[in-house]
Amino acid sequence: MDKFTVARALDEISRYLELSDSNPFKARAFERAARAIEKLEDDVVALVDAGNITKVPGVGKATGDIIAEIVRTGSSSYLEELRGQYPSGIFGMLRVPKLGLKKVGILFTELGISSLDELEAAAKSGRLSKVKGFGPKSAETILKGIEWARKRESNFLLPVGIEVGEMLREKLASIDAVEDAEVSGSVRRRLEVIRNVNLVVATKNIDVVTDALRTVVDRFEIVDETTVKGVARNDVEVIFHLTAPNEFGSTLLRTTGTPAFVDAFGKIPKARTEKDVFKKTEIAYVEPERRETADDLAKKKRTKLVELSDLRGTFHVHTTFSDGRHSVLEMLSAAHDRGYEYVGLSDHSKAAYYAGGLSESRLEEQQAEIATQEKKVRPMRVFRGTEADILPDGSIDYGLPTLKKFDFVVASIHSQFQMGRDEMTERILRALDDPHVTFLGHLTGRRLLSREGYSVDYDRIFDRAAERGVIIEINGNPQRLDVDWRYLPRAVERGVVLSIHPDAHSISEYNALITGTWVARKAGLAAKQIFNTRGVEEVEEFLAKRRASS
DNA sequence: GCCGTTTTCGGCCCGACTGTTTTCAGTCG
Repeated sequence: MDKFTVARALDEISRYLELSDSNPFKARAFERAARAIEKLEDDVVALVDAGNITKVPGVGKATGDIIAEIVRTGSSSYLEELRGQYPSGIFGMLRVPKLGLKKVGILFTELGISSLDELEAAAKSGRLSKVKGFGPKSAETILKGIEWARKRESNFLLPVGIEVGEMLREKLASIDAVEDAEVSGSVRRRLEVIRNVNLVVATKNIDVVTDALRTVVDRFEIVDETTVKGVARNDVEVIFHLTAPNEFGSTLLRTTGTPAFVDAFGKIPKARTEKDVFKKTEIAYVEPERRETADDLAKKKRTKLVELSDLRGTFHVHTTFSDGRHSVLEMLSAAHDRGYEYVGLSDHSKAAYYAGGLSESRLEEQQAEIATQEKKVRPMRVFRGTEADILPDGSIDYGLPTLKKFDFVVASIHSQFQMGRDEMTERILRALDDPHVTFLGHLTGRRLLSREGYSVDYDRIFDRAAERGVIIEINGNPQRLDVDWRYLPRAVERGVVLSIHPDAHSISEYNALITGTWVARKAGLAAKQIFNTRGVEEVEEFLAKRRASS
């Protein structure tokens, strides 16, 4: 039993409580307890055994009993009871924007609605507008929201595609007649949002393999002699391209690139490997990430793309001091274990209340903790930073004496998203003018498949960043992948330096450095254009110089 | 439900926005 399982159960209780009309603070109390458990440094089971669980701030008698029950039996009878009161899948309605737990709860109690279909019917029939708090405008917004939610149902973030692809490759490996299998399509191109997972399967016996695929996916369907479709878990569409082993490379090439790339490539000769296809056609190899367009095919020289192993350190890492799930030491140790020469911790600034932003006094505590823990991860260098809010007027959260305490500042927007393009651009430009700002964090604030970013004038921002020497972050969080790779070449043209950051809120989120690197590769970037491919001395010198001039 | 105390009851993290109100509740960050 680990603390995250306990926290998840408490979160679920909290969500059910918010659905019902009881005291909203009760729901909050469970949520607070969940966060407290998540951030525990001690083992939750040990705490329960020692009778010390209620000593955790935010955990009282009632919650303590629930936690103890979960630890002992693996489940909570209170949670089971709550689950029994609502249809499963009721939280699916949360996918509709502007619908939160309160409204979902009201809709269920008043109209018995618990699914998108029922919601749609109620909105169309006018039944919805009869409920207190829902006017005609609500029905309209909800119908639009349902359409929006449905459209996104068939799209997935890249990591989902990677996982499904890996799982299918493993399954295929256990089929005797399969000689080779490889993921192609948008997943292989590392596109940030994918619609399906393509796999090329090499076999001498297409009929046998086709038949075997019936058990590998749901909704099995034969499209044509060499193409089979189906659906994997998570409802991801899967397309198998069956091919003879001596054409494996050709099919891989044909099904990896976009039509624009494949068309421009011209005639694809038969070959066992993809490398052989390139060799036979005397075309220099194009990395899969670069096969969105035909641009590279036309180029004489290929850029050597940055690789994950080129990264020698990172910035933009959160800890339990703000909204991270692991402690300073845990985050430092994880970076150390990954072999990084340096890591920059940056918890939220005080304006970000909702994310547990650090007041000046909490900041002092955090820096003291860093001073204690950094000794344990030597010789890795630990930089002290902050992810400071860019306030609506473009000024940076924290006053002058505080800003001087940092080795680096990631400046990001976390409020007033709906600002118009011009106003938003001015806001960011003003932030770039602040000499304390080292990095510009997640440029557009987008959340893939859930929220559009704010609109900005990229060119003006890139110009100013270049002029002021501010590094622009490539936020590698798979939900963000912000800046979009399509705009990065324009930054590079202007001499803007970029840096790949994980925006990690837990140890596992250091993996965002992988997705972040893919973004840089898709943009055609080389290691030298990425700040955190530099060694620790060079980085230290850069930060020191910048501090001195601010 | 939790917490803290001017200690067993009243408050609980903030602010903008929107649609629904006629003074506010819910959502979102």
